[in-house]
Amino acid sequence: MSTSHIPNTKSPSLPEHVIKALSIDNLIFGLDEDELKILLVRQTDPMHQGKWALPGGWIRYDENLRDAAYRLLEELTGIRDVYLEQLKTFGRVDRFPNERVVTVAYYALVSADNFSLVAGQTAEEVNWQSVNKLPELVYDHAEIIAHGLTVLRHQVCHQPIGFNLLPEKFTLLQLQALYEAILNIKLDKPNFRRKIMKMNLLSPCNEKQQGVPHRAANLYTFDAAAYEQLSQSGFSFEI
Amino acid sequence: MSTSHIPNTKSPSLPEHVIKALSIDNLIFGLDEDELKILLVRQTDPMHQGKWALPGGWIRYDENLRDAAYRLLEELTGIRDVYLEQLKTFGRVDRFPNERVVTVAYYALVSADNFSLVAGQTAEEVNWQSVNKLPELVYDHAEIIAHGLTVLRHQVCHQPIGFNLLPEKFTLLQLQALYEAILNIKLDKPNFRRKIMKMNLLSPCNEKQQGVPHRAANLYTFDAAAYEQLSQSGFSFEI
DNA sequence: TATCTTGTTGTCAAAAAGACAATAAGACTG
DNA sequence: CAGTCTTATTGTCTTTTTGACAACAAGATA
Repeated sequence: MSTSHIPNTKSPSLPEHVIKALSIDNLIFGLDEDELKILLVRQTDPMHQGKWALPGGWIRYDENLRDAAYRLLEELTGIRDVYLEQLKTFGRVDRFPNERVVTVAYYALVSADNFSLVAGQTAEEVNWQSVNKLPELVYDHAEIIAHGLTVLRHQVCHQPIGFNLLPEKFTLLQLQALYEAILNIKLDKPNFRRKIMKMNLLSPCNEKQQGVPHRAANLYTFDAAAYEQLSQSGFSFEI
Repeated sequence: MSTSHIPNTKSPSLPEHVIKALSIDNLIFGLDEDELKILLVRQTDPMHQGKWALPGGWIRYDENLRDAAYRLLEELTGIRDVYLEQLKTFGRVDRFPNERVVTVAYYALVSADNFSLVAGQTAEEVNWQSVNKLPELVYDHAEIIAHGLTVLRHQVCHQPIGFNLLPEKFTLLQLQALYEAILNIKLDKPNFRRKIMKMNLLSPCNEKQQGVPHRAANLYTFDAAAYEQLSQSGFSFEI
């Protein structure tokens, strides 16, 4: 939660078209030169006293949860076109001051340098901060981030979220290098290629990479539709 | 959601001490004689027109989410002492009639015959129903159950949670029947035996089952200590 | 042309998974 | 007690997957 509105019927600052007591918070993890970072905002709201927060806010009455997450993320940080997945809902009675506010957390894993940050709305500052040295955070956001990290580190092996860290079109070696970096292991190139290709999740672009001082590799895109279809018929991604 | 209260400020039937627009629903999966079932309730509320629902209801202002889930489960079904894990939050704009209601779903996997069901509060009937032939359900509860099944079936393949449903000492065929029921598939007896035994997670009791009208099978126990040790050295459970 | 780098395909043996036959141990029947 | 029924357990064979690594291809560069 990161708006300055208090979900209180006595507060005139709360727009009538949002759901009181229910908010969204986004955890955007970004890999930036081998360091895992998370996107944080600082509020104009003086009640936060300079603390940092996850980019989030209120859900509108006529808005699906994920739509609200996308809207808030773009409004506050300028980031769009990332795939947000629901993480967990946090609702400890005393997590928010004075009022009872439950928040639905969404998360994404992206390549930090692919996005230009534009602080908007109630956010006066936005930037990437290393998950290893986080600043002081509002409410229970530190707890939410800790949980998000646990889930992220587990999920990266069982779901193709690593693809989000690559450009739209990528080579098989880029994909392999990514998993080698995340999992901190060495993989066999031919065998990795075979394993990935047999999943039928990559579509060849029929293009080659440009400007490399050696034979250019074929470019592929991740076929999200194929993944949806396969995972619904029992397929499970494993690296 | 399964109470008769409509979260509408115009409705005098909504107690003031609950959070409007936010509810809990519990998915209690139970294994009953090798069949996977789910606990459903039927409401006294005539607006449901005899449809079945997940046991759930409103969250109180001064109540943590999981506490609300435990309270509602006991109030409506008499079940207590199960471990509830948060599944997901469902908030589609039109999932609930007339009003916007977001629901937080919790789930558990239990042995169905360990519990006696007592319909209470707004529930006029409670029972276990096979997940393979569900009755007509209120709101988006069919969707919630479908998601819960997906998560359950994924979890059960990657973590040895299924062992909790068996008695302390069990036969390999009991274990196999359990996985066949949850995954809704048929497994080959010799191959299943080999796969399980190679994990070194079962300790033979050097006892045989009693009172069966055929050759008695050997009994085994799940070696939790061995599992801890193996999983810390990189082993990952897979069925 | 030679050679360097990376891409891509091929090969082969070991391991695992899957299908199914065969045998074993009891209990029950006539 | 022989025969038969049911499930337990072991064995065997084939197919698939994995892992290690050789071989060749395509450009770029010297």
